Amino acid sequence: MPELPEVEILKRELSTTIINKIISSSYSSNKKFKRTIANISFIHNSKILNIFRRNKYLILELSDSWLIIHLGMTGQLIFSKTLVLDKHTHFYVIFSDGSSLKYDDPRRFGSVDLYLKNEFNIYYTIPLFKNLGMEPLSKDFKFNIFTSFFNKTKTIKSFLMDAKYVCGIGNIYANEILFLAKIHPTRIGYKITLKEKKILYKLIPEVLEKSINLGGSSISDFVHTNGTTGEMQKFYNVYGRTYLPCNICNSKIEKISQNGRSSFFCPKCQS
DNA sequence: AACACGCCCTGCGCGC
DNA sequence: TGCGCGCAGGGCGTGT
Repeated sequence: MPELPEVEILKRELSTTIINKIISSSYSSNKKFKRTIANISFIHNSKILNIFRRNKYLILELSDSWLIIHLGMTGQLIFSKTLVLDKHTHFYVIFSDGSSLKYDDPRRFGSVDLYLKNEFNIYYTIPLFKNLGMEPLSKDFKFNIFTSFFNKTKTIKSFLMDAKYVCGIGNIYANEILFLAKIHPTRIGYKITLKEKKILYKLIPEVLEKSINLGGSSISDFVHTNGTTGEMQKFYNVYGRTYLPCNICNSKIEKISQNGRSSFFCPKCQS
């Protein structure tokens, strides 16, 4: 479900709704997850101090710990005055004022991790964040570093989707960025020209920010913390548009499989 | 070492 | 209507 824009939206919303709230109780399911919470009793009486995003992870800074949430494909985070449990609610906290935050995830591809602050430095020692690359919306997104990554045999699409280079780009935005850059998804990285690298460098933050401004992409699962949907999906040029006419040249959009994921492209516009 | 692939799950839409 | 199949915004572990 979520790529960078969607997680960023959740971060911004939760920053206005749950900061300074005190957790009075919490629950986590015993269902099999990638990673489970070792001991949630730590977070009772904790205060929500701050909220961050790194890659597609949402980070809640609590009094003594970091609560790190990944939404996988189908995760949802819902904030409400009154808690309504879903069949797939795997985690929730109730705040001292009675409001609540719950995590629903039918496929359970997501994760909820807890790290103690006195044992882990958020960006340097938490394993999840050790091998991450640049944040494309930050000042650390530098052109010279970006270009240095291209001496690879990887295809441009798998490069864009690999968080150890640039964080937060998933299948939808990789496809959309490559369409706008007029680059075919199977092109090999070292064959990307300097001019194309400049275009990609400019487009990556542009596309992600456009999505944030439109409330993210809601194809089937993504909702805001209040349950509303985003609008970015209305502006797709290629994702999910197999056989539909290209918005630029009217050619039929094609779909292929790359690294087990679908790639969509215009055979005429992208080369 | 760097890459490709299968797999983890549930739910949905499609064709028969 | 009902079933089985393929497919889905991610990422990890395994094998080459």
